Amino acid sequence: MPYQPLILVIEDDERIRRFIVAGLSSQSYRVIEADRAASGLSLAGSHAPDIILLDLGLPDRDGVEIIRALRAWTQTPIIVVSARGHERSKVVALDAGADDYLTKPFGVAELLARVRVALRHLATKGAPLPESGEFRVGELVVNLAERTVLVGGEPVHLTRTEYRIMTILVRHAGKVVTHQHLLTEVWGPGRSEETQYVRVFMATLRRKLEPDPARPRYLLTEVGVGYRLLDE
Amino acid sequence: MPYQPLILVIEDDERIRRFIVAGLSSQSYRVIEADRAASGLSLAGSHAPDIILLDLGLPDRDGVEIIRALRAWTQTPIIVVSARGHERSKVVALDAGADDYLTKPFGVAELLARVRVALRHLATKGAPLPESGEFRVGELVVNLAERTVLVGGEPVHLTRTEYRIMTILVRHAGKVVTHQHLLTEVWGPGRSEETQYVRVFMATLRRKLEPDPARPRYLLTEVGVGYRLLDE
DNA sequence: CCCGATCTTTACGGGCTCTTTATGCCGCGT
DNA sequence: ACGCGGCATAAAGAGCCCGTAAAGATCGGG
Repeated sequence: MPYQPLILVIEDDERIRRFIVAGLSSQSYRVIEADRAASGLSLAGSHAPDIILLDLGLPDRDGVEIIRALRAWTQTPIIVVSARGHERSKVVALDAGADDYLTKPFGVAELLARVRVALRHLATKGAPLPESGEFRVGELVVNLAERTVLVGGEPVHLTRTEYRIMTILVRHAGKVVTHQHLLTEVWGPGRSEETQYVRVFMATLRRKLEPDPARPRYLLTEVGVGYRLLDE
Repeated sequence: MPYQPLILVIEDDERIRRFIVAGLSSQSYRVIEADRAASGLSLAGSHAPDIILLDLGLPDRDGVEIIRALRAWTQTPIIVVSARGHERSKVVALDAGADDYLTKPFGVAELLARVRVALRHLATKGAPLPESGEFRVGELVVNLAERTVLVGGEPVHLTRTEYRIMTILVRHAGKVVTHQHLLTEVWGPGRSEETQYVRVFMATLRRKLEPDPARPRYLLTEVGVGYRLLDE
């Protein structure tokens, strides 16, 4: 099940709030609601929503102040929803740190589109998952996202072809990769006879990655078939 | 002398274009203009503006198509300026990749405020350190929010293209950035063969940022692949 | 319109990488 | 013991990629 973004709606007018929440829920976003600035700020802190929809006309605190209070500690996108359409309010809110400003009345389709924009920004901004695309065996670490290879924590420089071969072995870790497969994958079709290429590069890989290149621990030979990267 | 963002205005109605350009220039933004989709896309590729203001009602091409054509290769913020206020147009444009949508008539103050929002996004986009917006490695400090680069505490002047390359490297700090990626991101599509451009600019960057340009400590070469900014 | 800054383009030397050849090893079957 | 097939390693030459300089083109500010 995919991750469903959490959206905080701070709006005192119950009719409008229901209208907004209904629209968001129909897209299966998760929603939390507040009808006052105080509870809204509290929820923002405790639930760390992905997006905040904020009405500027709350009874207990000025809207711009709320934006500033939020921006003091979070970068979460803030979409302002306001009855006041004066240009002055828009400028002040946007400069205070709001990311968008919708004037009532507005359609739910537009609201949802602007929510998607905010989510898009969030996606390109957030740090990617750190553990993704990392392979480990013994002292050896291959990070496909960064294109780095470490041995005992020290980075090892691999040439283009060496790295290419490593990626193939990593993707098939634990399984045998045939000479054929490596040759066509790296050198394209038509060179599938040159098994010597593979031997040469496996030798350099072992020299760079193995503690004792003559007695490989990770890059294993499968005689008559191909090679295998040990997967623990 | 602070860096002045470059803004591309694509708008066929001369009166409105002058109105917009006047507003932007008054904030000492640098502005380039186009009155057709064709010239607009061309300028986007050749000048790599920081923000694009796009009128949807151009005579030579559909507005949404223009957005898609831009989004095929760049993440530059696009603010749509349109006479059509129908919700349907807004949703389509925003979903095609636009970041904001203003309906005419609009005030210049609001336009400027929304430009500032886009610039803010630009500064924090993809930054590995969202809090400070600052990247550090050794004596090198890159501040994306302020557009400053320091070496040993001393500010270093980078040209527009040099800085652009630095921002890309910073956003991918630790990872390899391919020639391809740098070329399309900086020079637009269609120049992805000119790897020499990249080499020339990496040389100047190293001359400006490295203690010993011949033996790079931060701006590392990945032969046959691209470059990597050391991340520690 | 001029001048300086910046970008584009060309040229070239040097180093890295890949390819290719050569040699020796090991295991196995005869 | 010998030959053979498959494998490992070294080493050298060729070619490609990279770094750097510098000239020409273009941009932009005054």
